[in-house]
Amino acid sequence: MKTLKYSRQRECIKNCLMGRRDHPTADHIYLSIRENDPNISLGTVYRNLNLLVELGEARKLSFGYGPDRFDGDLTPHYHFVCRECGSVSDLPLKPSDQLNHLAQSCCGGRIDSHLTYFYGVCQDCLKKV
Amino acid sequence: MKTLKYSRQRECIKNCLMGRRDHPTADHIYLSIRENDPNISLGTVYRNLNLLVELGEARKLSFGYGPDRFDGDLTPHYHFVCRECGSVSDLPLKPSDQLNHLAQSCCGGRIDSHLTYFYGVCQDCLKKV
DNA sequence: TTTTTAAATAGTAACAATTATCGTTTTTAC
DNA sequence: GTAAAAACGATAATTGTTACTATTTAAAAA
Repeated sequence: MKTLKYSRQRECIKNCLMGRRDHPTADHIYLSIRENDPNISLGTVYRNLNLLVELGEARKLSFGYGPDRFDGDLTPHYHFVCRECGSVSDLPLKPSDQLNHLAQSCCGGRIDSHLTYFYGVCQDCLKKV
Repeated sequence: MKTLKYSRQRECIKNCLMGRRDHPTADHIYLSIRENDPNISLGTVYRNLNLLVELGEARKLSFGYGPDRFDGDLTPHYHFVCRECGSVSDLPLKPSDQLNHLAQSCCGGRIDSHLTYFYGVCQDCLKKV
């Protein structure tokens, strides 16, 4: 089996992700890390972000457009996506297990999670219009 | 302003989408239509599917992997995604406006919709394992 | 320590999904 | 019918992401 080995780059990627609340894309993280480590490769960023997601140390967020985003905050919460500027922010709402059960009751298979994105216009963009 | 003109292809694409309940990808629709109209172009399918979504006559579904899927059923409902086979099915659950209001109350911006995907293992895949 | 191993890397090529371009065809208004 | 513009098919380009490969690095064994 494959055993994990320490890597300075992975450490750095994880720290970068944990240190921000803006749900960065792989490229955001790549650019940020490159300021101190100009030789890091975008492939390394993708590889490690996906690894962190597999290990359950990060979450991946996908919307219908643009690149995937990553979230280092593991506490269960929902997300809000601004249709104007594309920003993604956290909503301090606890995802309800009850909703899973409700869905379970009208679905032949087994449901174990759900993912909800709220869409609208963020505070900043409301001001602009 | 741009006025819409009739197109046989768009009609066909819309009919194809409305006629199925499996949330097809652009390529699924392309392949299906090509049986009767071998000259249709994949670009035309993409262009018209996106147009239909813009016009509010179809919905686009995006998950973290694989191509986007389309849904011609406009009645509000949720979706269930099987993590084993990737199939997408409808859940006869009415999305609650209340959830939008709840989210609204803890968000600076304006929320007008939400999108929920349930994840799990479908009936067919449960049998196989 | 050195040696050995396997994991991880950087750099780059390849890939999948989608969009843009462009010359031609089709729709529709006059 | 004629003309304007919308839509087409074919294909090139773009975007986001993954795969490949030779090299470097971490950690276990000698």
